[in-house]
Amino acid sequence: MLQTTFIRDNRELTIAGLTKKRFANAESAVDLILNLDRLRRETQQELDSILAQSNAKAKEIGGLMKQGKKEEAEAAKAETASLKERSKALDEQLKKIETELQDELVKLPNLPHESVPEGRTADDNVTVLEQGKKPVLPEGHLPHWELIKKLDIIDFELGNKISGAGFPVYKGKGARLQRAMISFFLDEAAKAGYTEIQPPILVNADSGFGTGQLPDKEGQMYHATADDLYLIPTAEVPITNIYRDVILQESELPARNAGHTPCFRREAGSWGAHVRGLNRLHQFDKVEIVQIRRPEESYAALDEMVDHVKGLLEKLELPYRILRLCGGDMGFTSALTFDFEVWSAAQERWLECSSVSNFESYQANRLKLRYKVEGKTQLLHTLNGSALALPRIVAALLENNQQADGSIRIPQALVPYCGFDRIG
RNA sequence: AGAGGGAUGGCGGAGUGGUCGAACGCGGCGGUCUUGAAAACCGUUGUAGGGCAACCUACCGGGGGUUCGAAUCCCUCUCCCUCUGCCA
Repeated sequence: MLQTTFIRDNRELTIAGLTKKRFANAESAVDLILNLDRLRRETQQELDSILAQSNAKAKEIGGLMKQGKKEEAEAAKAETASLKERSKALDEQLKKIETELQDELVKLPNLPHESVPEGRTADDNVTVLEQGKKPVLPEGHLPHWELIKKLDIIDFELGNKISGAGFPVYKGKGARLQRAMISFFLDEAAKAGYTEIQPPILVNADSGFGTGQLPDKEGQMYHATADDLYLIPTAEVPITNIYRDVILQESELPARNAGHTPCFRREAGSWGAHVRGLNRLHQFDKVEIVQIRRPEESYAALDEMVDHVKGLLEKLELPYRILRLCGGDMGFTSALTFDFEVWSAAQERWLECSSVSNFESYQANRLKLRYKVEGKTQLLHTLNGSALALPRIVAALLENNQQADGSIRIPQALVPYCGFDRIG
């Protein structure tokens, strides 16, 4: 959530930023907020002065009672009636205005960083790096959804029976490969200074709001209505919400946390031709890295996180590219996002496998995540990134590493974790 | 799930209708003392909104009510603890 004080002082900048993010009617939305903000302050000033008068009267009455001047006290009491009536009306008005202001404010996405390219769709994203050699596949190579069936390592039909579409069952070496990758990613994160976290995977609405999934993406999350809890779409939600309503000491910064969780996404209405096999699932595993940083160092932290993800893909020997997302394709809460895409050799497509973002103070303002600097409290910056999401990595690994004999070669870095160097 | 008890500032813990944003202790910060440190002593130490400022306002788990006035009384919700039951 943007800060009203910022919008107040930077009207033009806000409108320009929103427009870059392809937010419709930026100008009228901003002016509506500015009007509500002015009204809020006026109303509060009036209410405060009425309350100050009431308080003074109450003290006066208290003093008179103590001195036993009953009649004078009763007379003073009579004078409070109109003040009370007025303050009650103003209070209701103020609450209404505040609610309205909050509702409007929450609709505004984060403003993009100046380095974010103009653009509307994924086609306008800018490739900043392409790394690794695309493999030449052997004769008779298969897409991953055929490979997993042939090798009997991931079973969609079984998942379909147990749960439904998009909930695969990992079996044998398929399950072991999953576990190996999770361990590998967590170990790499630990080496990079991240503290390992095992968070809850059901969260309350306050947490959903804190990181920005609510109210914007309500329909994308599974909702356990009996207890009003949401299944997390990413570990970002519980891990970042550790810091909700927190004022950190300087000594606690920077904070680096990493965690593995299953992630649940309803993906309502996003199923099509390109979502076969592991390309899109309702449940998948992911290791997420999260940082809490001082504002002035958050972009250095973003680079650090990008380097970390690069390192993972290189150790997995997978060709990848990095995109700087354009204004129109970025997430609602992000100020700058780099997407990582891994090359899927049989599909001959790039698959998104990580998204690394700086949210600046947008989430922190919702979370009330601050720190003390020279005696003053100030909002911190939050960042997160996938390191990495498993299914598309598995898809690429299976396809890219398939051998002429139909077996799959496991990259060196994973062999100690798997306990085998090939599947099939 | 049933019965009872509880929720106060960074922590512990007073406060049962008026000058309480809240005693006291611990911790933190600043200072005196000291070669330095400790101890001792003195001072200071919550968050948010508004105002150029003096300052005003709100907040004692959340919400609502009674009252001129609520941390204190009433209602309600949430959470925690103890005992009983159940359970991985």
